[in-house]
Amino acid sequence: MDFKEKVAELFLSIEKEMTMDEVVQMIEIPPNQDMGDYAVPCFKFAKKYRKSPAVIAAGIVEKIGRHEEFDKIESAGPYVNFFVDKAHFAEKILKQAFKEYKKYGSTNIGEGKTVIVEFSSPNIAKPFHIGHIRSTLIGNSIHKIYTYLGYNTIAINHLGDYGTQFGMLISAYKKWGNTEVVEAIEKNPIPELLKLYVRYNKEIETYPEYRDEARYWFKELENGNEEAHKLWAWFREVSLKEFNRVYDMFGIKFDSLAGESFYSDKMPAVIDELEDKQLLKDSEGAKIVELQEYGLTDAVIQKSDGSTLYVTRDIAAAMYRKKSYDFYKNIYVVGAPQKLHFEQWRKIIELMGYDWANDCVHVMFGTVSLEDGALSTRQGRVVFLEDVLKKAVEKTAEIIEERNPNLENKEEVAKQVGIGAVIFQELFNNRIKDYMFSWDKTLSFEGETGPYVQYTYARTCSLLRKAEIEVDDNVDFSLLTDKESFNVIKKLEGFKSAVLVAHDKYEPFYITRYIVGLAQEFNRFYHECPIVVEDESIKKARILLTKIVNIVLKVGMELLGMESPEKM
RNA sequence: GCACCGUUAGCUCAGCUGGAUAGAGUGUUCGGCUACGAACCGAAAGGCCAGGGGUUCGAAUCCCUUACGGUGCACCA
Repeated sequence: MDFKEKVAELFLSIEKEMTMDEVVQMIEIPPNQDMGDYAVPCFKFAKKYRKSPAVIAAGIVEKIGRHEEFDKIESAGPYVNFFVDKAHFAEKILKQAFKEYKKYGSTNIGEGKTVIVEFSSPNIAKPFHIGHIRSTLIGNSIHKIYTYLGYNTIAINHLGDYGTQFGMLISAYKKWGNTEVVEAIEKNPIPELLKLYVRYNKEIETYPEYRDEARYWFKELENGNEEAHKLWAWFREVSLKEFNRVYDMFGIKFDSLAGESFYSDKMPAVIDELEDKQLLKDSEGAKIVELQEYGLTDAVIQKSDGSTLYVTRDIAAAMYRKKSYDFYKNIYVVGAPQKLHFEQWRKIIELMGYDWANDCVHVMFGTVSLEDGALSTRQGRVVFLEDVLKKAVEKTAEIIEERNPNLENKEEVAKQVGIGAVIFQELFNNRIKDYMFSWDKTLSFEGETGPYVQYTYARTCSLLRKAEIEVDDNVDFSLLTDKESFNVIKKLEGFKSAVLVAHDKYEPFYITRYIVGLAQEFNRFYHECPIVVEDESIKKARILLTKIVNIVLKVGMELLGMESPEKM
């Protein structure tokens, strides 16, 4: 039983009419250390007893009496404050953590459930830029969090590898694709393909018929024209090669690359089903589903030329996934601008009679902009993700050269730290907020940053090396009752709930905030309390604490997708 | 026009389903390495929680409203 439950139990023995849940709900953490560790406010009882909350609180304290788990229980105005017995507390938390080790933050809530996380999803033949960092890293972390909690997870990269833009690319290539262009594309795929795309778009202004040619070629692609398909496959392959460089740097792996093209042959069935269920209406030659009565705008399912759209594909994809994976949750890590689109197709699935529509979750996030305005591929306002990572690694390498020139495998560590800084930074705030990309911020490594946490981790590693003892949990816990040790232990207690909240809300930043907080508490402890000391029992106790912090920091960083070098 | 999201310290942001004096980091000023790693730690200064109503014993938090900023509104994805 944990201490919070004990508080609830004691309270329950006085207030017998309440349920355990109700009491647990009421328990708070006081804003200040010297107000205790847990508190129950008594305002709510004022009406019932027709006494002031302060009087009630005092009465409750008297009735509860003394218990070994708590140093003292006292009233402070309308609050009943519980002060845990620090040695008991330390023993309870550290023994549990030592026993559970890397599983300390986990539970088994995911057992037997399959969860799909769709994330990253860049467009083929377009730059992989700073705008893609969000879906990529948030999704990766959510995937890891769910895996940690025992879910069977499937990471899907829903590549943007289909659509009219490919008609344009094929058409452009057929017009201007000499050997020189082929070589350029092989060497430098994305920028060269992008050049073709931009040029084509520009020439459409002068030659409007190019638009039709693009449509024609996309239609040919859909119809299985061999030449079109070959070109498409080539564009896709060379683009993926570039994307994979970035995924490798981040250490991200996908279970499936089934993107838009994968579902191209699964659309007619969707249309048929919608037709059967009488959900389709004709409108100006297109087929739509009317959604206005649900507070949404109508959704076009099929264009007047017979080709399909984004919504149609996402419906097909969701149905396919339900059939193939029988998911418990189907999570889409996609930007907030697509909220309406997501609501539309989810509503359509619901109208089709599938109650699992509610298991599809849109995990949205705010937009990234640049200092000189919105991101714009066409206007050249792009920051490539790869460049961001490279610069972060370079900067780290410089710092290492300056502070720790004798470090072994410097390049490896520079990568881990530089990229870790980028990941940490991205996952530090609430997803929904928009932000402006800034080099200064990305390349700052002091304070609440990835390197700070990694540094603290490296520090724990160093201590564990220097201590030269076997760590075990057979220590004198009364030696860990000073303020700094206790604060670290209290922080450690919160790991599991940090992971759970991150899980419930699809918000990795709860973990980011948690580990930076733990690092802060540990650093305070470190500065106040010498760890590797003569006195064996003190050393053993403090080393145990250090070891648990070491484990939790490492697991925390793993959940964010960061690496944790032992020296830096 | 309609809808959704945001607004908290100079800057970047936390603040859980309402609860005790609104917190970090950064920047500024000051202090700490012959120490277990200074990518660290400590101290000071800095706030009408965008404005206005309401609900409540109690509101940064819930509701309404205004302002400002962002996003989306059928044949792009």
